[in-house]
Amino acid sequence: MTDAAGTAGAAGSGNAAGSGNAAGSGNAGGSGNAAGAGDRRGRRRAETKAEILEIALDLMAEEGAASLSLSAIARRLGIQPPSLYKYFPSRHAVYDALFALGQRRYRDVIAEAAARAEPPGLAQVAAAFEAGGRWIMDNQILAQLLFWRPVPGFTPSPESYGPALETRDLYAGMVRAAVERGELAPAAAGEEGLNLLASLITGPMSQQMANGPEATFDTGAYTRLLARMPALFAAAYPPS
Amino acid sequence: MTDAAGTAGAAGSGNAAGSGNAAGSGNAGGSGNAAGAGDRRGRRRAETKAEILEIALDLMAEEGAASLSLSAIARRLGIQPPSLYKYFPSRHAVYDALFALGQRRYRDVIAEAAARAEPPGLAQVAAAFEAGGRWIMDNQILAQLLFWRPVPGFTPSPESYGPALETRDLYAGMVRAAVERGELAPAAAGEEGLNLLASLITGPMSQQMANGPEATFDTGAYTRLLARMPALFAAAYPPS
DNA sequence: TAGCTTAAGCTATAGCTATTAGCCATAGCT
DNA sequence: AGCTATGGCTAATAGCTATAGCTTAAGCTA
Repeated sequence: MTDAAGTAGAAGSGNAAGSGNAAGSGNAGGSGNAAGAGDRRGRRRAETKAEILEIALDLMAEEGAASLSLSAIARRLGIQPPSLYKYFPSRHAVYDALFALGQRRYRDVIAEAAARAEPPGLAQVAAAFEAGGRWIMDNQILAQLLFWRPVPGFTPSPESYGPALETRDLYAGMVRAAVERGELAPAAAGEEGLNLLASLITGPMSQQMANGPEATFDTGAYTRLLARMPALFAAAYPPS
Repeated sequence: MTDAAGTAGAAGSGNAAGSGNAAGSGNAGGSGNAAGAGDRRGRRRAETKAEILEIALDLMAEEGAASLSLSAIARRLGIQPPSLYKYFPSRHAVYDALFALGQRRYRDVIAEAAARAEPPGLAQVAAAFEAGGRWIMDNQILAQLLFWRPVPGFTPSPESYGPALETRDLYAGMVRAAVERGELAPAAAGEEGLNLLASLITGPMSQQMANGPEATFDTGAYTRLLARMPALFAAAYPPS
């Protein structure tokens, strides 16, 4: 609970505005003051929403990603189940908010790793792969939601999917830099090249999560393979 | 029903004995005649079990892998839900039987492709990749169950997992042949090499199923990448 | 500061689900 | 021919999502 505050803090700060916009379809018909001066109500509402998502993450960690129950959330929050519908119109809406939250965090992790890495190009890709892999192993429940689609009828809304496209753009930028540095052939930055790059992360991470989810990034037999993937990608698109 | 006989036929013939052994834990305390002469009862029981699995597959195809409901199976079978428990002790047991069935079919597809391919070695790997990829796209629901673990509390029993190990052995044999032919370095046949090989299939297939499940093997942007994977694997383990 | 709006809780209810308990007929083994 | 146990049933429990409608009080607005 208390240590979940770390997670919650990140969720709250990084999410307060974003979640309000993304999931706040209920505001559409309001009296017009979406973000007026005295938005005390709006603030409390956003806080409660963040709290719900935080509890949802805890529960998913305990019970599995797909077996999230609104009743359990309500129980832990200390309200009756129907009251949750004042914040999210359905169970899928909760998943959608979690999906958006996860995509944003993942994008940020990739962006930060790429920004830190020197020089631009393949070294950035390697850094982003490692950072992404570590994040996935540390946030497996969220990662399942992002990359597996484990929840029966759930497909993310276009808004929630947005950050995923930005992540792809980030990788596209790194690959273009690698091409300019002569580390890769120009085709690497094309559609097919980026698809291949995505597959090279997804492969080991899928295997690791399906066959050894209790491992850490450093001990996993499959996560270990991630370090070799940039070289493999270069082998697929060798500079002329 | 009638056209499902194709599926059922395969399930029934390939499965009659296997399913009886795998899921037939109820026989353990019997009077001793497990497969005696007049096993009319046993036959009908196995038939009904196969029919249940066939209906389950249909329903999963319609509603999604994880949202399989015993009530729906019962409804379609024309019996009351509790009666299903005479055949499977729980919902998870149905999943386990489906998992075993899927693993056997996948193994058979890989084995057949490898057997057909000439010469032994990397050409077999390429053939197995393509055959496996096609099977996965044609049996996405089953594939999700095998490679994604989309069902909350479900983990396959060791018996059901057996064929997966045999599939890995099949690939190990192909890689050893490739090493002997001088197509790959010896390390390719080691633990790490086989893990990498598995990741190279899983990557594109995961991406395809998550981002473009309605594509076919031939039209999918990610399935297309499978053809390049044997060459990538060879790049990772070039012969000295 | 007074009043009104509306957000956010509640209970009750409907319609699902898996699973257990216990009853009974009859198919089919001996 | 007789017995057994298989395979069906109904009834009941506990849990789930979601909807409808009521009520209180928080907090915006004039």
